[in-house]
Amino acid sequence: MSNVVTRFAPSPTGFMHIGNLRTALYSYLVSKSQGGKFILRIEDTDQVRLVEGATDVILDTLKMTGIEYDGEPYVQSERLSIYKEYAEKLIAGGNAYYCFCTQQRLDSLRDENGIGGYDGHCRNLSKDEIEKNLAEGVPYVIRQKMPDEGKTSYTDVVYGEVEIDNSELRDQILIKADGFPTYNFCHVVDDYLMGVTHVVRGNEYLTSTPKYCLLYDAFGWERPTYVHLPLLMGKDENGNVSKLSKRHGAVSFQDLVNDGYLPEAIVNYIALLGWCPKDSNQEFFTMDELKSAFSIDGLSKSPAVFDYEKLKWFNAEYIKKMPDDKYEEKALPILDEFCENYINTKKLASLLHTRISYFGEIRKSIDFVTSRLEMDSSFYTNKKNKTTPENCKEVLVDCLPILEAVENWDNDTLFAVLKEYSASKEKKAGAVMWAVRIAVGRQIITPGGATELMEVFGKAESIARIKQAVEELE
RNA sequence: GGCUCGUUGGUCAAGCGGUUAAGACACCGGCCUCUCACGCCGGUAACACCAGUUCGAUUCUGGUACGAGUCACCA
Repeated sequence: MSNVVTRFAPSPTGFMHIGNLRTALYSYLVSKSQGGKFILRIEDTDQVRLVEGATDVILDTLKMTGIEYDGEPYVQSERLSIYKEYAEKLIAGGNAYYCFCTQQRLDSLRDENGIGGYDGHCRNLSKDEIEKNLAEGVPYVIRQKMPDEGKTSYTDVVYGEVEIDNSELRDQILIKADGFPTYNFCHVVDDYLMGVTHVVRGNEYLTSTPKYCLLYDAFGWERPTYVHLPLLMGKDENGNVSKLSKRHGAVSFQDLVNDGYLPEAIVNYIALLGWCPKDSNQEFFTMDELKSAFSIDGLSKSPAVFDYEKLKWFNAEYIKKMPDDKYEEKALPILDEFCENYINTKKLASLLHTRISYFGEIRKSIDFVTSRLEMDSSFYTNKKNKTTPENCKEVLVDCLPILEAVENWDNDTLFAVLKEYSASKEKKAGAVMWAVRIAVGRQIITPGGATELMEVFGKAESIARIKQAVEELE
């Protein structure tokens, strides 16, 4: 057991963004690849944005993806007194101060772009003034006192040395007027108290990390190792990339699962967005394989665009690898919901097994089964098999009695019967199959051949469809 | 706008001074075939730009351009 401790610290927003999930995964892997500990901390200090049941979404997602946290999750709203205590220590040490500025005054400090700042107005209030305001119950926040000059730097494991001028740093708020701490403050206190050794988080914190370093310094605590992750991007229809968001499609884990993507496939794909194994081209990974293959130096610095096409490919591969019973467990309920009783859904499911990339696609590919589609006689024309509406009609008329005589209505029998017919008439088997397939399927491209389709439809419906086709060719 | 980070084919991405610059997705051909899909075989396609260091730069340094992030009583 190593002493590596990492954490995942989501705020309960009601859904798990795929970018957050990737952060959770990497944080988990940084720890577990070293045999360390991984803890979960719910950061619910924003009372305005609280969402009912949001924590369950986080818990469910972690469970489904196999990201297991150690111990019980911490909940920040239950730790308020701790933050207060540490904030007061900071004030006593001269590294933080009470600020009584009104929202109105703060707003007046913003520039034309809406970018705010703080002018340090309350930095040097006299002790009397502070006591007086406090006694009168004037609302206040607690701010961190930043150095006026100099630079603060730290070494990030993936980005290297990052240095910021202290003049860039604002006196950020540590405790809000409602008494709740800000992320900027409580995550530092918690990470220290919980023994977090590696802070793994998104790149958006890269430039604010010096502020947190200063907090560690003020408390006299050893700074953790920082592992910032490249951002996940999405691409819009114009080809512009930006932080992955809803306008790029389904971006929550739950959305993807509802569309019929498998959690293992999602995890496998996002593991590779920003990380690559050393000395190997392996791209299929189970969680256990990720744990042993992962290393921090395989992390990349540049942002990665989330590619739905590749996700689809991964998912299709995972579906193809599913054993029949597992596959049917997912596919059959969908088919049974939309198909009439006489449809052989088991057969239909097996035809679809190599043809879908996510389960939601099933619904889209069975219109020709759930109804008799509008069709055009031009469908019968096929150059390679030299078929025309005329000769197809001939074939169909010939085959009707032959098919009606078939007792064992399965693919092999049907294929043999039609093959025999084509031989007797000296026709290409392909030509016969084409005619029957179009008549039964009523669309040019079908998931499966003529005889497979007939097996799906069953004898009565197949023959009814062929009869209808013949009539339409009159 | 200030600051910070990034830049290898359309996308993911290997490479860590000398390579015909891997591999995967997508795309395009071919084979297989009862259409499609699966499978198999093959193909198109990249080091942002300019200097410098060096015998030699995709790899190191600087600048430019472009992109992204950040500058909240959100995390």
